[in-house]
Amino acid sequence: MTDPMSSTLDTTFAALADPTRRAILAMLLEDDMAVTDVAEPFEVSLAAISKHLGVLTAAGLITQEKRGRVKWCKLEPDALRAASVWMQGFGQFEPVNLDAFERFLLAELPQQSGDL
Amino acid sequence: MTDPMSSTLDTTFAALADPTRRAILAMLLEDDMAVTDVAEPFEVSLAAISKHLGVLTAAGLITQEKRGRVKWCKLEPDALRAASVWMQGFGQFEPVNLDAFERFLLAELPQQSGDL
DNA sequence: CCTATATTCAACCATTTGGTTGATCTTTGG
DNA sequence: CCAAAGATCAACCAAATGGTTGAATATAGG
Repeated sequence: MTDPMSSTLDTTFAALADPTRRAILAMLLEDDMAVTDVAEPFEVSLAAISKHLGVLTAAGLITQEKRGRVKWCKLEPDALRAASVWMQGFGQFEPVNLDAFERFLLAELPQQSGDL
Repeated sequence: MTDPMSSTLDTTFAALADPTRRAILAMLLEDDMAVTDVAEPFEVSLAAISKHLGVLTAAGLITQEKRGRVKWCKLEPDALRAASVWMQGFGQFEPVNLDAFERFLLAELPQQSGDL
């Protein structure tokens, strides 16, 4: 019997391995967004972003709900739990420094300013 | 100025996205191992494992030191820190349940018994 | 109703990935 | 010295990935 969690970790980590997708997750940490608005800061096509959102959805990291002609994307942070547990087992990393985390997120976001 | 940490997260998460590589990391949690011994429980070729070890080394998740004709592989858990920090920012997951973690590891390892 | 908006689909392309096999290189040990 | 052991290299292959463009499908609104 192969562990079902293994394939979950596969898809979770694979989804996180792309900088565009991580930036999308960081944006959704702020608020739910429509697909078009998610795509706006990026330089790739809307279709490419649509694919990225498909990957994130397949990994359970976001959910998408269609209201009218707009499809809203919502972060599902719980989907990170299994991966987090797996990683934590390799060492008790010091409690998260939120300043450092914010710098990560800002660095990940495309373009300029800083008020994410 | 593109963030250098972003590419680190790329390679870290990509390295973790493969079940064989995660199983290798779990094995190295026990002890340092020679390449041949790492390969032993898997059904793929030695060359395939050698490639996996190359990916893990490139990601900084392990180091390899050659002593004589044997190349020893050593886990470098600190390489997980950046990825862990990034993930933790999406929610404070409850403190790690070590029993659950052990179950993860066992499930990830190839084949039978259970005394990892 | 008809057009513009929101999103996906389909076909395609280049690159990467995980695997193979067979040859190669280095080191050990009898 | 030389055969066997440890590990990588090289060439190859199939499948997956991230991107493109252009057509298709809903839905909203004037």
